[in-house]
Formats: sequence, C-alpha cells, structure tokens
Amino acid sequence: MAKAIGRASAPSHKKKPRHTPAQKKAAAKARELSARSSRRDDRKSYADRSDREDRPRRGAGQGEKRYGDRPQRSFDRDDRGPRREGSRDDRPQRSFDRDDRGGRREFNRDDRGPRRDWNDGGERPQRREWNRDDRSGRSSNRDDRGPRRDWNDGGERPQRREWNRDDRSGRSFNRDDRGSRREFNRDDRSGRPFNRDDRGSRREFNRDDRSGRSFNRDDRGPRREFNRDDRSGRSFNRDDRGPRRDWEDRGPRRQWDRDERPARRDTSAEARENHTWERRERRDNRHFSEDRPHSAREYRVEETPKQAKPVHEGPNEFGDLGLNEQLVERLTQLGLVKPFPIQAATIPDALAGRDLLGRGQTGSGKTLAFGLPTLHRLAEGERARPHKPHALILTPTRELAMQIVDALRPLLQTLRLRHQLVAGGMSYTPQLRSLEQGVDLLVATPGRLADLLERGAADLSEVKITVLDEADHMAEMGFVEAISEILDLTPTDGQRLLFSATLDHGVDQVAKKYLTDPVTHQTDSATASVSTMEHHVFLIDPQHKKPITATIANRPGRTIVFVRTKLGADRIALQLRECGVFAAALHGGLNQAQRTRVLEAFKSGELPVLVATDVAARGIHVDEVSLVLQADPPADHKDYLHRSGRTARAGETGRVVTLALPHQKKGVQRMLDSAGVDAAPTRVTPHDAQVLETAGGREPSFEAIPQSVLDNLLRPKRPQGRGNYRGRPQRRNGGFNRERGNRVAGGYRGNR
DNA sequence: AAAAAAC
Repeated sequence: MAKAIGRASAPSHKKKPRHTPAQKKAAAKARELSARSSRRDDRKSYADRSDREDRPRRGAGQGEKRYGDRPQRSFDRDDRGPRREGSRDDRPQRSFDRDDRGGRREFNRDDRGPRRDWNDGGERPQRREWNRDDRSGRSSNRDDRGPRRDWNDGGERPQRREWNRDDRSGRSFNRDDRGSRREFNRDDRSGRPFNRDDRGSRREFNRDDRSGRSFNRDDRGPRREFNRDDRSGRSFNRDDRGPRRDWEDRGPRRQWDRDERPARRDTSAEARENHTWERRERRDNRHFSEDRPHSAREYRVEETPKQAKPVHEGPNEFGDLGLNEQLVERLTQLGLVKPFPIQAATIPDALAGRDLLGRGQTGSGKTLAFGLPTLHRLAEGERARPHKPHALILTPTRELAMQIVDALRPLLQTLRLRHQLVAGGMSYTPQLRSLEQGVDLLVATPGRLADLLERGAADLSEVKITVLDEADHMAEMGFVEAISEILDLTPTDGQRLLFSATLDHGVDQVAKKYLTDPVTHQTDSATASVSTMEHHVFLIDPQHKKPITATIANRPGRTIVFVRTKLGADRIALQLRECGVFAAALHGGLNQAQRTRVLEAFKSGELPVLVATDVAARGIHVDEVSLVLQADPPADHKDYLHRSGRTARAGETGRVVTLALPHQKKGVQRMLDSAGVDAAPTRVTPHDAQVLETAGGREPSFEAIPQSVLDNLLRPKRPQGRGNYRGRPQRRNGGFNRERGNRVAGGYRGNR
C-alpha cells in the first residue's frame, strides 16, 4: 500500500529507477507526503464511529472514507479531468451504488426529523438500549412493545428512532424493528458483508476515479453512517444475529406482555418503590432524552485512599548491580533505589551480554529489568548511525510500546540516547525522521517496524540488543512470523532478552532458534502467586450479566472490565453509561488517537471504568486499578494471569472477579486450576451481598450518561499528537476551505 | 475463535 501510494501520488517518480541520490530524496519526500496525509486518519473522531447524532450529517462517516483516500486524491488532482471521463464510463456499477445510496439517504433523511420528535417526546428509546441485546433485559422491552407495534402499524417512525439512537452499535436498530423492517434489515445485513468484501475492490475502483467520488460524496454520507462503525464490527454483528432471531420467535410472549402491561403502567408509582431493575430503568430513561448538561468531571473516579507505596531507603542498590553511574543517579532522583527481584536477578547477566529469558509476575518491574541493562549498554557504545538503531524493544501492542517509552524516557535523556517509538496508527514522519537522523533505541510494534524495514527506512544490521516484551505472546501464532522476520534481520551474535510473566512452550521455540546459551531467571512460580491479589468467580445466569456488570463497575476506584470482542467492549461500555456508570471502550478497532485518549483518561481518573479487549490485557500499567472484572472469561490461563495482573501491581492490593455463565463453568474452573488460582465459583444474583460487598459494587443510578460526555472526554485536550505536529487548524466556515477546494470533515460532531 | 499487529 505504501508503495502504491507513492506511485499514485508521485507519478513522475513512477517509471524512473530511483538510483541517484536526488531521486532517492524525491522518493523519500513523496513517502513523507503520503505519510503526512495519512496522519489524518488519526483524527477521525470517536463520534464518527459511534455517535448518534440526529441531524442529517453531511460529513459523518463520509469523513472516514475520504480521509482514508485522500492522500492520493490531493496529489492526483491534476489528473482529474481525464479520469472523470473514465469514471463516467465505468459508472454502471457506480450508478447502481448510487441509486442505492440515494434511496437510503432519502429514507434516512425523512426519518430523521420525526425520530427526533420521538426522542424528545417519548421515553422509549433507552429502554431498548438497555435491553437490547440481552434477552433477559428484554422483559422490560416487552412492556414497551405493544405501543411500538401500534406505531408500526400506523406509521413508520418507530424504527427510525431505533435507527438513530442506537446507531452507536447499530444493534438495537435491528432489534425492535423486527416486524416491518426486518425484511429490510435483513437484506441489508446480508448485503453488508458482501459490501464489505466488495469494498476493497470498489475502493480501488473509486480511487482511480476520484472525480466520480466527489459527485458521489453527498450520497455517501448516509451510507457511511450506516456502515459506519462497523467496518470491523460488522462481521460480528452477524454473530449476534442468531439471538435476535430467537427473539423473533417470541410472538406469543409479546402477546402476553402486552396484556400485562397496562396494569403495570397504571401502577407506576408503586413500581417506583420497587427497586427491580427493569422498573427503575424505565423510569430513569426519561433523563436520557432530556440530555441534561453533564460534565465529565462528575464522573471522575472516586479516589480511594492511597495505598502506601513501599519506601526504600539507604544506598541505591541499583549501583551494586554494576549499572552506569549516571543511570543510578537518575534512578535515585526518580525514587528508585531498590531493585525488584526480577531486576536484581536479570540485570547482572544482561549487563554481561548474555541472552536471557526472564519471568516475573505481573507488575514486578520487568520493564526496567530489560530497560536498564539495554540503556547501560547503549551508553557504553557509540552513537547509532542513520537508519541503523543499536537496540530494539518489541511489544505486542502500541500502548505497551508507548508505556515503555514513557518509562525509559527520563533515563534515555540522562544518557543522551536517542529513541523513537515505532508503531502503527501514528504519523510516519517522526519515525522516518528519527531514523534518518540516527536513533539508538527503537521501541516498536512488529507491523510498523516491518513496514519501515520494507521501505528501507530502517536497517537492523547494527542492532546489538533485541528485547521481546511479552515474549510468550509474541511467540504465538499471528505474531511469531513477524517477529521471526525481524529477528532474522538482526545480527545473530546480538544479545536477545525475552521477558514475560508467563513463559511457555512457544517461547522455547523462539528461544531455541534465536537465543545463544540463554540463562533463565524465574523469580516466581508461573502461577498467580501475587499475594496481594484476591480472586473471585461468580457463577451467573445470562440475564444477570448486565446488571451484575453494572453493579460491580459502579464501585469507587478504577475498574477494568475485560471482554472478549471489540463489539462486546463497545456494547458493554455503552450499557454501563446508560446505567449511569461512566465507562469507555478500548480496543483495536478504535483509531490510535481514540485509544490513546481513552487510556489517558483512565489513567488520569477522568474515566473510572475501562472496558477493554485483550489489547489491554498485557503490560499496561495504570496505578490503583483496584478491580479487574472479567465479564467474559479469558481464553486461557495465561490470559487470566495477564488480565488479572492489571491490578495489584507493584505491591498494591487488588481484586479480580470473573463472571462465568453456566456453560462456562467447567472451562473457567480448569483455567483457574492451570493458573494456580484458588477460587471457588459462587452462584450470585444482582443483589447478592457477594456482588455488593465482595466486589465492592453499588447499585447504579440508571441516569444515563449522554454521549456528549464521552465525546467530551475523548476530545483531545491539546492539539493532537505527541510530536511537534500541532494538528489540523480549527475548522472554519463550516469546514469548507477554499484553498483546498475540499470540505474539511472530521472533528467531533457527536456532542450536540 | 478473537485480538493484535501496517496502510
């Protein structure tokens, strides 16, 4: 792709061999330009994916596609005239699409106004959310359903609401509409996957025809909307379909519910006194449509009393390990004087240049265990030459790479070593520039590094030290190929350090191939022996999952909720917010700016609850996470240990609660055994003392937290980016910029 | 089987 961009964007270079320095330079420039435009991707707003704005949007969704494609467009502008002609000819397909789109758009548009009214006047919207996907919750939906039906019969509106509202996941949309629209939806749905597959080609197609695009643009918005979020999630949606369908089978029950309902409504006063979940929920939904002003501050984490951190006194024992004096001095300034066991065990061997395997519990200080000797050795050597770094730290996630950079930065600065974060989702420019200028240490994720290697921007032939953090994960399928390729490019006599809290057979394979006479340091058993961690397993019924999750998450202190899928993360986070628990999702489907911002907010305390996939399972350190709730059980015992390890770090205390559905009981039990965790599964229901006390939960308020609060949280606090890039200038004139002749889409639109 | 990792 990178190459494709280069070609498309700088046709003049295309046919010439890039031999002369001048030509090389020109090519580099082109690359940089394309990289620069690709940065815009990071500015896709969270709202683009997940807001539920009611007004017709010109830009939402659209923006994403355009951004993605824009690099070429801007370069190709000159070419457009001719191409346009071409695209015309090609249009058959196009026009087809277009009609399609147009139609949808109309549809949407018309619907939108009314929907709003609905929202304003009615109370229905949210209930649905809540119940959306849980069959259990549905009981409350059911109450509503009668009227909706009538609506359906009389008008077409009901669904629109659906449509609008829950755009966020797109799911509830499907849900209630089952009656009339189902057909519609279905087709649509089944159509989507196709679209998806087709999209690749279509996109290609479009690319060449950029001119055609501009025509289409207006039409595209709605479509985008529709597809918007789920570029990744969509396929998952399909999975959800099964249950939904089951839903449809419920005809009879509905009848039943309807009959029931009038009575319940009449006794709403009484209902209020009853604190059953469904009823409170209904009552409180009214707040949602009012969309009262909120500020994120209201939802800040309730700080729990700080735990005393171990204070080390006396002479700095890092000095005894043979580390560079400047380094030791800086460590002292940072309050680090006593090495953790894993550090004391591995540093001497690492300084001696030996290959090693290090295993230390989660939160036991592995970053410094490999960081300090790496820095020490870098400081001893010469400055790295351009493009040829001397050390490489590889991590499985971008966040972890950033965290390692953050942890090592002060030490690197003290030693006047140059470093660069090399990870996807971020601008190429600083990465290319650093390599150009020469950089001593790269902290990288595999994909982007491979990309830079392929471009010839990086050369690993002078790498003296390679570190694999979370080595066992890196040795797993899906990672190991990339890692092998990278390791193959480093000198065979270089030092290699493999670290993780769990080392297993997969690591042995890598160790066997890439390590020479390695020494292994295991400071603890591989099981969950973190003594300050408490484990609980709650055996629950499916219909209680949501209320229990909400109750537990609604606790003071920072909480991480782990789920299995990206879509699940979005969904649970949304559900929590609708219950009045401020939560945001973190997963690989978000763009990097969003990921970074969510994590930052969680660290700072603005966000008390993080709902994450396993992207956050390993290595991520956040102070004072006092509970890890595994709403979906982890895949295996290693994941259990790593997820759990987000709490009880560096001597803090923490609790881990794992929810298991009846059919998961066996697997969870087996996993606990392998993980060495001694926890007896307990049957619980939402109001049990177990939930309220053991997990520290509290019944949530059910005062839905509006999307605007989340959008506000996600809005970058300073101009985007960590580098010196100051971000795109603020949009003016409705986002239309004459010079560019292009509407500048983007921004966070979802907060109104 | 999902997620992650480049665009």
